[in-house]
Amino acid sequence: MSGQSGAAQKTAGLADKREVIISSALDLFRHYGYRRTSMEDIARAAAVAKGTLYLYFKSKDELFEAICRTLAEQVAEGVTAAEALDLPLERKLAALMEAKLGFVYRWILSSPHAAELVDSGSRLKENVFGDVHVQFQNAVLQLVREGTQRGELDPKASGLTQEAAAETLIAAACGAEKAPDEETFRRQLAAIIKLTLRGLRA
Amino acid sequence: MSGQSGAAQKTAGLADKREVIISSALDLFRHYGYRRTSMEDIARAAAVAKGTLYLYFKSKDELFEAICRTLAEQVAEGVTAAEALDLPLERKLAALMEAKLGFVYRWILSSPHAAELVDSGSRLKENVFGDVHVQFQNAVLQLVREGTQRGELDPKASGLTQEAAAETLIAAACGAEKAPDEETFRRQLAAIIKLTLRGLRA
Amino acid sequence: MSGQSGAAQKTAGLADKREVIISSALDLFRHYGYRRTSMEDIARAAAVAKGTLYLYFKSKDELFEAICRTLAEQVAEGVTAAEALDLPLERKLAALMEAKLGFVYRWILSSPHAAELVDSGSRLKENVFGDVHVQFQNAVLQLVREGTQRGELDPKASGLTQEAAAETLIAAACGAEKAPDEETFRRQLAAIIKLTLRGLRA
Amino acid sequence: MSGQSGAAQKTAGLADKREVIISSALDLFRHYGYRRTSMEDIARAAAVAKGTLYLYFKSKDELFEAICRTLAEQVAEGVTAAEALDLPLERKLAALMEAKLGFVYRWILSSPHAAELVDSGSRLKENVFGDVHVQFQNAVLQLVREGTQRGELDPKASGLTQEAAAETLIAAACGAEKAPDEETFRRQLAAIIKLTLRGLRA
DNA sequence: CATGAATGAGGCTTCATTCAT
DNA sequence: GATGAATGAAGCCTCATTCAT
Repeated sequence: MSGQSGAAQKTAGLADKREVIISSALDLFRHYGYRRTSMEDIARAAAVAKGTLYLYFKSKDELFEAICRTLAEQVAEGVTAAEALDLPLERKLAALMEAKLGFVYRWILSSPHAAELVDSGSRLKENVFGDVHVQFQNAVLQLVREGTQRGELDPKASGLTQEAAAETLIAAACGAEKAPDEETFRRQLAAIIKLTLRGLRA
Repeated sequence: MSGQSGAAQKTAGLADKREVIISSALDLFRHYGYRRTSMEDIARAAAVAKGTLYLYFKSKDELFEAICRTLAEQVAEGVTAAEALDLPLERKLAALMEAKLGFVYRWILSSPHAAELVDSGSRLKENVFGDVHVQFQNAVLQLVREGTQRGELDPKASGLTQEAAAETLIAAACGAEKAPDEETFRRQLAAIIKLTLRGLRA
Repeated sequence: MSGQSGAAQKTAGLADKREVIISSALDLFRHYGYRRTSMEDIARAAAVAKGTLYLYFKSKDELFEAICRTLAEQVAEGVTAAEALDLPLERKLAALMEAKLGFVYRWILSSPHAAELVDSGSRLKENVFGDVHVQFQNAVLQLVREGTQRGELDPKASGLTQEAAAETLIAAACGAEKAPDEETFRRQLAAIIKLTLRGLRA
Repeated sequence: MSGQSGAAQKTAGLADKREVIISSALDLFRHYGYRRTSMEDIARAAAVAKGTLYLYFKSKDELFEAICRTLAEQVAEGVTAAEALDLPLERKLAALMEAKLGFVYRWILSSPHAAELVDSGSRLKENVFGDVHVQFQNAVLQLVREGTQRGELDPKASGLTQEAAAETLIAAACGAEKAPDEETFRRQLAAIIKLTLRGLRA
């Protein structure tokens, strides 16, 4: 942003309006929930007229879906990046968890209003977040497999298959999403990972 | 109904009406969410007139709060009962978790619309579920303390205080609430408890 | 209305509200057209709140349909009454035409906005006015048949079947519906009937 | 298009754009009605930008008026041509009627949405179609006069003045405009003329 | 001239709440 | 206490029109 010329900024202004709307709406949805946020509110927050919203999104639901898609993309990028890291088991698992459950993703899914996601878009959750979730599951499963092969992990000792172990790691980590703030989230996530991994170790 | 006297029926009728409303509303809220459930719907489901709802509850929000309070009470009873059990560590922890996270509580908090709980009552969650949550936290903490004293657990080995260990156990278990069905919930809860406890064991 | 007691009036008041709305809406639709008449306008004219309209009609379209149905019923009654009359050919035909094309029916179908009927309700015209139109066609056809049998009419002399003769009588009479006012309508209708019948006479 | 010079193309292009808009809008109005046709639709159909419409027409209403004026001109030409024909009474009357009520005119006035003409322009009908209607009335009246003078017609026998006879002929013929298709229209118009003329004959 | 992004008034509908019976 | 007709604020969306480029 800093190095752009005036002309570039202007050009960006038009293209960015969509993103300004998305970002304003995301804020409002997170703070007040889908239903309590009116299109009027969003328009005011984005500093555009009500009708302008409909130039970029066919309906309130579609705006919401666009927000989710944007977030899902960011999450997918994060997960992909985490997958590429060359780290020891626990740190890599932490990186994956953080990428999937972390900041942006948790914004929407753990916000008090995230449940409305399913409300408005019906099977939206599946459609929008399904892909990245599968990618994430596979990555964790892969980690468990490698750890088991290396003899670092021993799921059977806890009576779990490799698949069940991965599922349990994920489920437990999800508990951190209830944390009230970013810091608590990170601390709990780390502790959960440490404990569950310890439980899986050979 | 058959054996009751007329007076009893009347009394019961009046007392029951409040509960009929609560129970009808709970069903609807769980199925359709707070916002999508109209007072009209509730009245119809409870077989009373719309105006009657306002004889028992000052507003829709207050009705919702009453529902939550009812649920919180049930959970508190379950937790208290679990606390009284004399069981080995893991089984007692499982009983506590089940009581707190289980059936009814999960019905509302993990239903697709449970997040609206916070929506309508704002700080309702704190107010209504705060007490039982504290009770629950203390019960788990107590369990950790006992386990540590007995030498069964060793939080320090994982770099955790007893308080942090209890917090982590709870957080991890909460992840099971995302399970799509009762059975999955129980299986995941059990696995999470097993793994985290194993991680805490001396 | 005149002989009713106060209580009866009160009772009627509730039942009548539907009719007050219909009648207010009919006036507005006729004067300003379907689209230019807002539900707000109708509510104001009927002296009720906007929401009240929706207690009686599910939507604006349904209100419009109800109006049409009301009118169609009135027309059907008029046609049935005209059919029962024992009059000479021309006067009976005039009575039929007047019943079908006359006052109320013309209000809606020839009002500058009647065409919107088809607009809003799609195939509403067929559904709502179809029955009475068929009844009317049959009545005219019957008249032509009787006249022909009695030797009073001779469609063949004009190269028309009895059916075509009836169709033409109706079509020609419809031209009167364009009249700007009631009086002109009646005068033109009478003249058209006289001329076309004369043209059919033996 | 191919043989035109660049200059001519440009000139034609500019002049044509107005007509392209009118013709595109006419199509849309006829198919979907005035209100259901948005300026956006018209712009798209005419392959110009929305703003361009306002370079040629001050408003949607004015565009509509321009369309009507165009149609009225075409009708006037047709009536004038029919007036010049040297034909026997019935055929000339038929030609006049066809010119006035026929193809283009009926397109707009009998289309399901033609009534909206009055809607948007209020007294537009009078203003735009008034002149040609007077011309038409005079032409028919002239025909009646000539026929009466020649002894071919005898309005008085039906109790009509010459003026009333002309008015009735026109009114009756208008009934054909309700015909659902071109063919029915022509058949009904012919039958109506035949019958009414027969009724006027000496 | 031409464009099309932006505007904002206005329309339909829902629903929590009230109140006369 | 019980009723349910009535209310009216508030929400989503459309579209004729404008104006900076």
